[in-house]
Amino acid sequence: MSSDIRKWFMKQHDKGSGTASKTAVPEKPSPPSSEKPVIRVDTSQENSGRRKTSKYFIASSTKEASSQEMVKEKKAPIKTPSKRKIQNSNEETPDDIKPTPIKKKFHKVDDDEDDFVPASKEKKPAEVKPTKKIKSNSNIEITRNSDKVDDNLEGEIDEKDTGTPLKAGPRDKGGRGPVAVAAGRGRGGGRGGGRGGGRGGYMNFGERKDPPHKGEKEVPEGAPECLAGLTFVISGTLDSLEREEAEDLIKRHGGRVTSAVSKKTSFLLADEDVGGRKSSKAKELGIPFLTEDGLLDMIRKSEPARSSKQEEQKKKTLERMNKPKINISPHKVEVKKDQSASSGRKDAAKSVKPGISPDKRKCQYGDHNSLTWTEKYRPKVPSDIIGNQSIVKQLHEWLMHWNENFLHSSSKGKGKKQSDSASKKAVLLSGSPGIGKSTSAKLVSQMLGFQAMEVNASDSRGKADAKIGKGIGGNTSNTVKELVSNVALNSSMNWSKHPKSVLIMDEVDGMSAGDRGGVADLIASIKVSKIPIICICNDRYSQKLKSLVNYCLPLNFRKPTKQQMAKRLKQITEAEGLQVNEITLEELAERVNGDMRMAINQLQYMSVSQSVINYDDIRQRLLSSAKDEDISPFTAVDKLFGYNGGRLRMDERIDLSMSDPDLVPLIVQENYINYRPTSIAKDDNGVKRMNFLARAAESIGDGDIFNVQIRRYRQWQLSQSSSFASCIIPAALMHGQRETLEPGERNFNRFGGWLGKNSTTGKNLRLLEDVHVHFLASHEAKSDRETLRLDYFTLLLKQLTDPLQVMPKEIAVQKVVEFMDTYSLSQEDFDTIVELSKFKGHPNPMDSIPSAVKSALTKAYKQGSSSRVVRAADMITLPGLKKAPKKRIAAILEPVENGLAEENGEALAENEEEGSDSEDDNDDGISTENAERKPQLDLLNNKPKGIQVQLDLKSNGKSNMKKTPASKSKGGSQAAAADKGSRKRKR
DNA sequence: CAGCCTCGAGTTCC
DNA sequence: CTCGAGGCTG
Repeated sequence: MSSDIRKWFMKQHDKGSGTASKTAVPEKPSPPSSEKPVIRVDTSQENSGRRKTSKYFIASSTKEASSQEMVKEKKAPIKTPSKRKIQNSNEETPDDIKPTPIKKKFHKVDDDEDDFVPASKEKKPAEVKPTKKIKSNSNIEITRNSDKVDDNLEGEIDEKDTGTPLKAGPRDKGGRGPVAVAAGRGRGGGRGGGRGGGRGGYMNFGERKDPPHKGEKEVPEGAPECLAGLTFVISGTLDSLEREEAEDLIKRHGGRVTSAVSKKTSFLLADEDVGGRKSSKAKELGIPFLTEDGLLDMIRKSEPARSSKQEEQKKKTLERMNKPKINISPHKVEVKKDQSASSGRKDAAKSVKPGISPDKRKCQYGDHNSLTWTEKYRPKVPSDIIGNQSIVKQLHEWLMHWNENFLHSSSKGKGKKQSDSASKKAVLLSGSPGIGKSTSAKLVSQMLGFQAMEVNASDSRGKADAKIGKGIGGNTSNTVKELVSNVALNSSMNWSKHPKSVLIMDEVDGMSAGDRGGVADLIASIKVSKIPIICICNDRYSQKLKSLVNYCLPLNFRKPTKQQMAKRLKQITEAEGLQVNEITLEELAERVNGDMRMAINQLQYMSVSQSVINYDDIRQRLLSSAKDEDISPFTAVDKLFGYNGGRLRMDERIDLSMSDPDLVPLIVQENYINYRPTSIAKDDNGVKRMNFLARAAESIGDGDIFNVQIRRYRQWQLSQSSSFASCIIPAALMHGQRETLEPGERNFNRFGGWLGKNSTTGKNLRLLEDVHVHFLASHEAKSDRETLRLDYFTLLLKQLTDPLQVMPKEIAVQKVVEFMDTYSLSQEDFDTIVELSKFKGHPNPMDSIPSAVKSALTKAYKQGSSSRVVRAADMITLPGLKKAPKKRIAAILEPVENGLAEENGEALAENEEEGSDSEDDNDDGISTENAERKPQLDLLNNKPKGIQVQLDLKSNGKSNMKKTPASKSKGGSQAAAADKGSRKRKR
């Protein structure tokens, strides 16, 4: 760290302090909500002075010899919020605050800075801090410019600035990225930073950056409720806290954090003026800005004594929360039922509210503690279900109209049903677990007077059983069958009429775990069923259920919002006499991922040991259970690249990418091009995107290098770097909305192309080998496989398809068949040739051929096949293998009757030979048959046959041989000789 | 009590 | 950006 810069900075700082007096700091940290403190109100240009830096960064800046001019150039807008803040606190805040800024900074300063740290400690904090700032500033401008592409506040100045130090820019960027990452994850970052720095800065995440002073500030402990009633919106990068940390902090102190700025927002928490929507909107709405330091101060100040006002407010809110009593009391149900079923639940709740007294509630719930809360507070009426009311309504409607739609019209109205796609015969409820799918199904059917037959499909496995037939009881699936079909039979009988039944199939996706049979069976049941069927599954897009959704009315349950859940949880906790903060409940709701059941269980569990639950309890308890969902490589990539990909924490990203370290990179590599990065907000000509793409590609390439090191030299410790380079960085760069690059492409992550290609390569090789063998067997040419593919295929394709396109059908077909026979190509070979000759942009020659011609060709070839004798190595069976049954051969021979009259010319001579061979091998019956057909056979086989084989074209693989090896070997040489002769003739 | 407004969360997949 | 939920007001 060069001392002149430091000196310069001091000077600079003194200058700056004069201008900084504009901002005001609130006297009180957390004022009552009525008068919002203006922590920082400035919309002026100086906002653009950013305080984005880190110690690493500084080091790099000096190393990089960022020029003095550059620094100087930047000095004008140096003032940064935090600096002002500190100064202000010096002037205006009591002493107890002062130490913190000092302390917070130098926890882990680099070694080379240590020498001056103690000295500066004695000075005013303001003087210390800027040291960093100045440098950072010079860098920041550069960094930011590329980091924050959509920053419209970024003025011409910035443009110019970046322009000048062109060389420094990218490097800084690069240096910064890895470092930031490393800092975020803990240790081991330094070296990575060096490398990344050298690599041209692909590590720019294009999204939230790490706080410059991460972990350097001491997080204060304030009064638990000191932020109650305040709503915060976090924007941009804070000084020392990760966004999550800040959120946590606020929530722990009773504050609320939302994602969007609205009128309810109390503060916009931002350390810098990110020129984004949030801050502009905040300005519009007059919402005060709050820096991180401001927030910390607020919390700190609250500690000694909470302001009475807050208490009051808190109490008020508590009271407010108390008022809406439990919705679930039987009372309410009654009332609810009185009203028409369709009436909204809002009014019902409202009308009931006053009627319920606390005591009532108590005796309602207090009596039997044996019941688990999940049971106790299970919704009793459909409208009790949290969230998804519209879905419940749809379900209700569907069920209500089911009978008229399907039962009445069952005799006449099948057509109507099919035409009316809206009325499917079944519904498919989908959504993550615990959000009330089965509850809704049950409640709705109960409410409509249906008798619910609940079947958990996962324990009724076995399609075989289902096949046994209807009416065999004992097994669930059979019961289902019985139920469905019996009702069908008895639809007019009393049993099914009066207590209407509904079948609820739970966990449909579990049902078909092994095979698709379960679902197929279910579909069959749906088709037949005379009772409504409600299917429930967890994810609708599972492959297994693909066929099912066609028959179902899909209803997608969403996670209830955390507010909704918190509300209900609040009721429960109150009923149970549990003291829980509302924010805490929201957090709980979030942590359990919308799973009401789990939330309640957790609550009950915690209630055993404590009667007051606060934020940290939830945090600790549920921290580990955060990820329980198993993720496939696909979902992992989805998440990484999703529009929310930027919000993932680094460890989450690593978890995702490590979920399948082999597959995820492949999928990433296959799909990253398809994403339109959100970080390039407005990208007029796509240049930025291209840049990002290039960087992503480069990173993927690096990942490959890592991978080689890992695999070849067993450097397993590199695996994290590998997944970093090959997954996380590309994802960080490119995450955004997926778009299709070609019309008609499914907008879905493709499977890793490599694997697919690998397997198609294998397959194609096999196919090619088949062709090759046949080709060689024709003795028309001897080439190796590659030559065949490269030199012959084009011609073969031409020969095979051109006639079909230009010549009259009959002749063409005949010609092609002839050609195929000449080269002893089977029809599969034909397909292979067409397939392997396909190239993008080249028209498939088969496309222009009328299907009539195609079928004629097939037919002709098949006809020929019965008599065709193909000599091919893959046609030979070993003696041990059984011969084809006679019947089959007969059948094959059968249709030969009327084909190929024309071809007859040449090969008579060989026929004798062939015939005799065949006869030798075959049973008598066949031989006679063969003998009868001989003339035709001859016509077909204009080549001499060494190995003579009846080829069943339809099933080449299992085609039956009628040839012993002996005869083959004997015939082989003959065939070769004769073949040549005939060929020549033919040509 | 019904419609409008505002807030907040979610956003794909045939 | 769009949709649902909830709250407010005429």
